[in-house]
Amino acid sequence: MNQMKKKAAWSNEINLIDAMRSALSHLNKTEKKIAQTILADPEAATQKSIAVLAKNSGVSEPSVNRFCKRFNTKGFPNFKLKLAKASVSDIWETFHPINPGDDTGKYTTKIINNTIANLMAFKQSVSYQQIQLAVEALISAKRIFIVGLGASSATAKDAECKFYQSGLSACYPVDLIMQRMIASNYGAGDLFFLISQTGETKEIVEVAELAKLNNAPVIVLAPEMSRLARLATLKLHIGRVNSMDRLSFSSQTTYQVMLDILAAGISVQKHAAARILNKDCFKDCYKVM
Amino acid sequence: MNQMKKKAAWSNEINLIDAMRSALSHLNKTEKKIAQTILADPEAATQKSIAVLAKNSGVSEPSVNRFCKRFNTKGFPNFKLKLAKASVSDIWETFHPINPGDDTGKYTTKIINNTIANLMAFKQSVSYQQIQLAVEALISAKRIFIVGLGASSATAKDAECKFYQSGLSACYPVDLIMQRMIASNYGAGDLFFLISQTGETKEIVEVAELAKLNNAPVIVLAPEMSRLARLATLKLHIGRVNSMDRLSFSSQTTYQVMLDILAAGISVQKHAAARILNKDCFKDCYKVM
DNA sequence: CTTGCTTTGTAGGAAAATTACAAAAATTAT
DNA sequence: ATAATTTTTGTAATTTTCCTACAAAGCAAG
Repeated sequence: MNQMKKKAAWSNEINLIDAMRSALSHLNKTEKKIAQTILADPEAATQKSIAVLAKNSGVSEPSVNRFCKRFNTKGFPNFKLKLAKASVSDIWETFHPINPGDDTGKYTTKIINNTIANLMAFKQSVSYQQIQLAVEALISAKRIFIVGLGASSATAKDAECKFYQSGLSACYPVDLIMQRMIASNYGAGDLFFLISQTGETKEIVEVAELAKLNNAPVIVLAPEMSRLARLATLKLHIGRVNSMDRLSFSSQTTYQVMLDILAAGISVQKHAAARILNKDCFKDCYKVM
Repeated sequence: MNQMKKKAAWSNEINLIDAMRSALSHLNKTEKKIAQTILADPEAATQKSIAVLAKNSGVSEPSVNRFCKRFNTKGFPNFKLKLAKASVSDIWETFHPINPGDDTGKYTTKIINNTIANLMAFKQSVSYQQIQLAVEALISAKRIFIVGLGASSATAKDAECKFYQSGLSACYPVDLIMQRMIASNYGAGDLFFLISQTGETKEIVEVAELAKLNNAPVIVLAPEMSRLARLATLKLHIGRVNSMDRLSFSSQTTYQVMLDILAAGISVQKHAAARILNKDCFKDCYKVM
């Protein structure tokens, strides 16, 4: 019967900037004015006083204060604090496309930021269980055959190298015909590790099909819903990646990090820590002058 | 003759928490009390008022205010703001070693975090000018020869692929003898792009020497002070990377991002935006079933 | 011990933020 | 349409927070 009623809050989320963006359409006139002023330059908003922000937005001070409280903050100073935090992590959460007019500094930071953003997203979506299963499968395989075509050939080479370094018997046949020969003739005990950015390339799908005919387990590193992924015994995917255009190869970087994780898992799992953790264990491979 | 003298500031750095940690030993009694209170829980400090923080530290309010100004902030509120930002990014600035006892979730997040940390450091230390010069050199080269051995062979393959995609004439000879043949016989107008994690491997240093004999420009992607880097016409280095042990291949990931940056730079520079920015420009390469 | 300099604290004043309340706008019912 | 009610917004005063001027205490050199 008494004043138990309370205005609904616009967000409980982590990132205040995101919360404001998504609430924008549901806000009323005054609130929208404030939100737009802040979103135009969140960084700058953190430096302003409530009076200045109110003036900039064309509203009164208490309106700003009420606005803050509606976003689950104690008041204006607390709001600014959360906004500052959000403006830091926001850099990593929005994708910055590269424009033809960008100068060196601009496209450099954009690419690094985009890569970090993708890694953050990857961290959210990664399945520990699938990694665990992949690590176990890789360790117990007699031989591992790696296939990757086009841009993924570098990733495949990388995988071969990392599996070697973890003490596994890995092989990356470069030649397409070789790949088919292997896929048709090896089976029980062996494992195929197929890498594709698209998961739709005809030739690699064929390799997967051949391998399945011979009952060889197939680990696939490809987009989740792709043709190749559907053929997999075990799917490893890296979630949604920002932009696949030719100027941001970030998904490839994320694949590489996935390989790092698998290599680490293999080493940890094999309890071969003493041997593998030692940074000098491969020193004999490199002749220094 | 007048009050032109000013107390030396403790930092101009980006991360306030780091700055406080490193300044700690040089601070006097009162300042140290304040720093310790804040560092004990930076997150909590951002919520306190100057009065509370002063009381917690056992000092007076103006001492706290002066402390803030000595760290290049406008005052206490501004200090708290920067502190809040620092407490967000601080997570990525410490290196997490992988232990043999780590479970799947642990080593997975550690590797991702370490990679992100390295990329953040890279962003700080990267030289735009060197990238600019490298991009120009790559574009104007008649032919580009890429060499990388061991773990860097995957990076070399990656470079080859990315340069191709940017429309450059790149070649990565896998065979060591081939590499020497090319290095001895090509010179003016050509360019060598050498990649090495250590920068000390004998065989790649030899390639660099041969190339220099023929007056071919040599771009080197290797640690700054390495033997290989010293032979370079143009050095590209990625700054200090956390840990080179066998379980964190993060420097390789950073190299790959460097290649992404160069590829982007080439595309932007060539004003070939219309062709390269188009995500479908390579679709004919991939046959989809 | 005194002088001069640096560091720290006290107290008052300025700025910023919040609250209470009143006016205006919007909504609903008559 | 218009009055009543609710919601929203702004004004003004209060409270909190922060900063500055100045004085006291601590310290070092003469």
